[in-house]
Amino acid sequence: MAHEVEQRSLSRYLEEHNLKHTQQRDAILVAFLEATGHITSEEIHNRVRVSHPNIGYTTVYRTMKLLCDAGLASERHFEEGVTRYEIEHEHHDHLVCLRCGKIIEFECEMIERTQQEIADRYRFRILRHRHELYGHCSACDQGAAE
Amino acid sequence: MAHEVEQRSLSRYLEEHNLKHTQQRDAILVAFLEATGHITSEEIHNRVRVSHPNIGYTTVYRTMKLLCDAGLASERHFEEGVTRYEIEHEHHDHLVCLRCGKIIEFECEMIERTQQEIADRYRFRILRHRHELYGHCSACDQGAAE
DNA sequence: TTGAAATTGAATGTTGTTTTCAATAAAACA
DNA sequence: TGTTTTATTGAAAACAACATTCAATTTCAA
Repeated sequence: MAHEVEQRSLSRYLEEHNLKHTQQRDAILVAFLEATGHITSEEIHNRVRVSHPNIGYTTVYRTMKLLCDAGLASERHFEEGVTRYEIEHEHHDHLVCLRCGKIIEFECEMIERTQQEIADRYRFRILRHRHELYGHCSACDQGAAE
Repeated sequence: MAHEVEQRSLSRYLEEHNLKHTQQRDAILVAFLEATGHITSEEIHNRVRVSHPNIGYTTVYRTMKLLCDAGLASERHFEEGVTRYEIEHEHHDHLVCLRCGKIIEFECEMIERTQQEIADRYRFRILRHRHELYGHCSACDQGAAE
């Protein structure tokens, strides 16, 4: 498999925290990594079931939390009321298509600097932020006017 | 009372849509307007109950939706999993204190322009956006280190 | 005033997520 | 290698926020 780095990283986290290395955890990690993009627990559950038919919903939820704690995944909440997970990598923000659900990542030094200036003005210490642009991607914008 | 403008605005909306002008709707509107800031349905319910003890939860939920449709309120979702309502006014974004819950509004032409440029680059049409900075306000930042 | 149509509120349903708990699996021990 | 300790699993139940149902009640146009 092509995920040795992440699997080792999970193993190390588990050892350091006196947690156990189980088949389920490994299978869920692999299913998550193989699905590119921003995926829900339900989607991961469906994928992992193919190879491991009796992994429960609950275990997926719990494991995704674990992967977040281990620094391998991170949670995102867009405007649908479901939690999505993405592979943890350096900070970025999102364009979200309201028609097809496509999610594009972007980053902008300029905006980051400007928002820091705004926070300074209020003596506010930024710990994290979210910046999401909702609309229609180019493909969907062609299609319909409605 | 000091809310004639909004009350008239609601009345007009109700008439135009063949909806009925009820005591409950008016009371909820007033309770909402009197609470400055970003308030939840539950908080509005508590407030409106003082003067109208038997207005139900459900009616508050439904009425807040109505006020949004009527352009008097708008929904906001910060990171707690509850819907908050603010008085509808021109576009702005938020600083949210994670300790005391204080919410500061800001707006920044520069950021708006920059994010439009980013969208253009992807041929993405922005319909709306959210930009929230989470951290500690000046008061809370003094207090503790933890 | 009347009566059709909208509204109310209590109760129930839904959705996404979390917790509980007995059974099971994994690592530590002997 | 067998045994024990301890974490993990998964089904079911609990939970929280919100939405819907429906019979009783209001509103308002005629």
